[in-house]
Amino acid sequence: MCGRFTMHHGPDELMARFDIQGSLFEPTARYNIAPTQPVAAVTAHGPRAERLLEPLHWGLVPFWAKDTAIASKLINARSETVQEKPSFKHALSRRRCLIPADGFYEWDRKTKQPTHFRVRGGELFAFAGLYEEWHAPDGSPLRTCTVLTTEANALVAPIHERMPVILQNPDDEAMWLEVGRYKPLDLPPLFSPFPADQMDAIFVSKRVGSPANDDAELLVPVG
DNA sequence: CCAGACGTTGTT
DNA sequence: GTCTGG
DNA sequence: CCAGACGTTGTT
DNA sequence: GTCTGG
Repeated sequence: MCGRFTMHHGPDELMARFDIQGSLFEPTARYNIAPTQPVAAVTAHGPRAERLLEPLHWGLVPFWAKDTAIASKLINARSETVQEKPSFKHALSRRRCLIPADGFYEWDRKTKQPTHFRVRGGELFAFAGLYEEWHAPDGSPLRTCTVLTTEANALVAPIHERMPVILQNPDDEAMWLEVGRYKPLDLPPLFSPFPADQMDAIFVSKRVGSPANDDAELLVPVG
């Protein structure tokens, strides 16, 4: 699955890599992004699908939810079943987003040893994400998101059975964002696990366990 | 019809 | 053990 | 995902 | 809002 990730590339690289036209905030380098925190997300708007960088809180709150308690349970959506789940159905057809990242963490369930996985070369990539806008009783809006998951590839599998859906190239990213053109039934081809032979893995410090730790030292290899 | 859930992961 | 918060 | 809390009443 | 279970 995906319950923690990194995004330390700068705003300029981010804007260029994903062809983003506008921004609602300046993301800072992050080495330990945890559920409930704001993440940098790319959403598309209008007939020309103009791309906007905006902060979304990680943990989906469907628009019909009574309160936000459901958020921490909806940090991931299984790509195999996302189309049939009431919590995700609406967002899958209308509100898809890219969640830029440069790595993600998985924990060995027996030893608790955390591993950082990244695309070889440290490149930026995007998770397939969904988002929603929820309104509090007083009318104030809350924009939230979730990360799709798929089966683990051969690199991740020894650590964990699941991994995030990583879109494999800019064409796939465009397809994911074009909600008007591509419907839920067109999307499963995008859900294949990212190729293991294009990724690297390193063991990292158990300090990553606490979301309060968020510094570049977390990416220094250990063991 | 209404009431109640709506999720994933991992562990047993 | 289970839930909440980050 | 992990870390950390896990409760009520009444009083300040 | 929408689906499932009773």
